Amino acid sequence: MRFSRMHLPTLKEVPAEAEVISHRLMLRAGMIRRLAAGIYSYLPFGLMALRNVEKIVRQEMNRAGAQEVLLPAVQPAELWQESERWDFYGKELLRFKDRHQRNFCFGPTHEEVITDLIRHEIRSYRQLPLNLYQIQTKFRDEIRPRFGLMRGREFIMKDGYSFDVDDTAATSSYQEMRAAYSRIFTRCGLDFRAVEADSGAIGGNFSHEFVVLADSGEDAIASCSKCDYAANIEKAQSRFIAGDVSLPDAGVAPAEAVATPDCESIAEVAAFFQTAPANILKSMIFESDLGFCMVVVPGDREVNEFKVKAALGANWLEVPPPARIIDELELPVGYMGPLPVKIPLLVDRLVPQMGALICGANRYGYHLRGVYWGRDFTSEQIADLVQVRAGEACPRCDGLLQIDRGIEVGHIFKLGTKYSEKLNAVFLDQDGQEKAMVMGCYGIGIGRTVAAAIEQNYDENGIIFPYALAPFKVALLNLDLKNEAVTSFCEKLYQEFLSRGINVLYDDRNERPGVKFKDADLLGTPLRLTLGRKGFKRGVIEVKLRREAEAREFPLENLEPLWSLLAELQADDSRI
RNA sequence: CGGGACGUAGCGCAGUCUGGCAGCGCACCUGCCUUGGGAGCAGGGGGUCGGAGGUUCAAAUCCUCUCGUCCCGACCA
Repeated sequence: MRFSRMHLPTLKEVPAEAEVISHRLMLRAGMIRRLAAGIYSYLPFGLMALRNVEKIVRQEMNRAGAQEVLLPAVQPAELWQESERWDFYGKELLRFKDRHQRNFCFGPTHEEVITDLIRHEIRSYRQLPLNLYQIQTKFRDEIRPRFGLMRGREFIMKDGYSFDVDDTAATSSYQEMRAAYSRIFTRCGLDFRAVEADSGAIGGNFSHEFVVLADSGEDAIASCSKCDYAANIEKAQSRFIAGDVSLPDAGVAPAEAVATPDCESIAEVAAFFQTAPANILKSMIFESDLGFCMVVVPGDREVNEFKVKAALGANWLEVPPPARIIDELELPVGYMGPLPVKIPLLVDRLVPQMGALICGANRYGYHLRGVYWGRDFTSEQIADLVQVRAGEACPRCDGLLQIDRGIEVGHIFKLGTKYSEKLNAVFLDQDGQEKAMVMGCYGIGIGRTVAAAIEQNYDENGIIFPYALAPFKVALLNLDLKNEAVTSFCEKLYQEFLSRGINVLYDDRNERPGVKFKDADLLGTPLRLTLGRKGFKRGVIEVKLRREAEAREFPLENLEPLWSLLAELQADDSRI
């Protein structure tokens, strides 16, 4: 492609809306433009990058035995009512009516549609397994779209669905997808982790997120330094090192109430008593489908709501607003404690080891000091309820956990028979028995993958594309358009790239060199070739890798080194 | 949904407090000049100041409503 002919509007200045690096660079590099909140147009350069991700996804999905389809984006409400998600999905589901006042939605996901399709086609176990996928625009009416393509409302997603005869077969479909996903993100040149994720209400431990490591990521993951344990922070556990339960000696004074005016937070209470937050008990109220409960953890720890939910066996869990705690439970927010409470008490497994502790007195303006687990309060519900911290012990081996931030680019899920049962997607097995198909679903955010790649590969000058994702593999900078010898050499070289099938951006614009260098850096083209009058006179062409600081020079009369360098880059790219 | 900020040329912003000619930089067009890291000079085009209503002799500026965007939080398969 000739730069002079390409619609590639690069920006020197960044639109004020852009906060994170990938969003800024994608705007500056002329990849995307915003139309409305969370809704973007893809410009040629941006679309090329998306297509590169899609190409890899297609190759690996097909290799894993999946077949591509394209399902409707607009879906009738009836299907969603049948799966009982029309009422459950909430405001994220974009709904509208057609001219006949019939209800429709714009698909945020396609379990219903694919299951409907399959139930009309599949009758026999002989037709299974089946794995279908599509790459398509989705819409989720996010409460707060942000960060450009990272959390848009309209976005391009690869979503795939597998259908199997039983749980064992479904598990192997799942494992196959897991392997395919690893190949996909490896080929995209990303540093990622496949982490165990919360599997929600559906149960089982068959959900993995693929998380690209990046400090700006919205997700936190814990991983072991020694073994391959890795989990979303929502799900991560650490090995419990049991310590002594410190009971008070016989002579130790009973708990004592202390006036603590204006001490509603752990930090304020710690400052008042001149002690560490770890010696204070954090008491929180949660509400679930099973009613209210109180959760107590050491004051320096964060409650993990997913663990609380699991410990309760609840279907949903939320933190009630303070007004409800005050009105309905008559508990003083800011001064709550477990002595005593009328609602169920959940105690973190670390609490019995705290010794003499400080907690709220259930009376405004007062805390209790010298409180002991076992003497002053107790509970049968002791569980792991806190978020893991870096440096804690791995639950699987003797390694230590580290915490990283990352961007969720893929999520695979074993669905079981949730949808097949609701939508009656059944088949006859070998014994003539009717059975529900066992399903799995597998998503990849295409645009988010591009954004994540940029988030992980950039410097102060712009994007540094992994070779596989780079829209152009080579930028050819002609610095002396008016010099006939230089230009004719560049033209010849440009044609050579084209005939070799290498995607090249030939900067033939009538611009000063500085402009061309800046744009080449911004666009993140892996290899940059520069030819000007001076180099031509010396018989050399400058060759620079975007990733490296130093440029090299190759002789004009023998470009073999150039072709082998490109072959190297390409080979490195197709590693799996 | 709660809190905060913003909306003036394609982009980045000043002007708003204290009402009185619509501004600056970049980008764009023309010409000259320049050509190894976003040059220089000269000339030029481009605005319902987000929208509606109100106050006033006079509104980008003050008041009311409204729409949109961003940030923090809550929420969320």
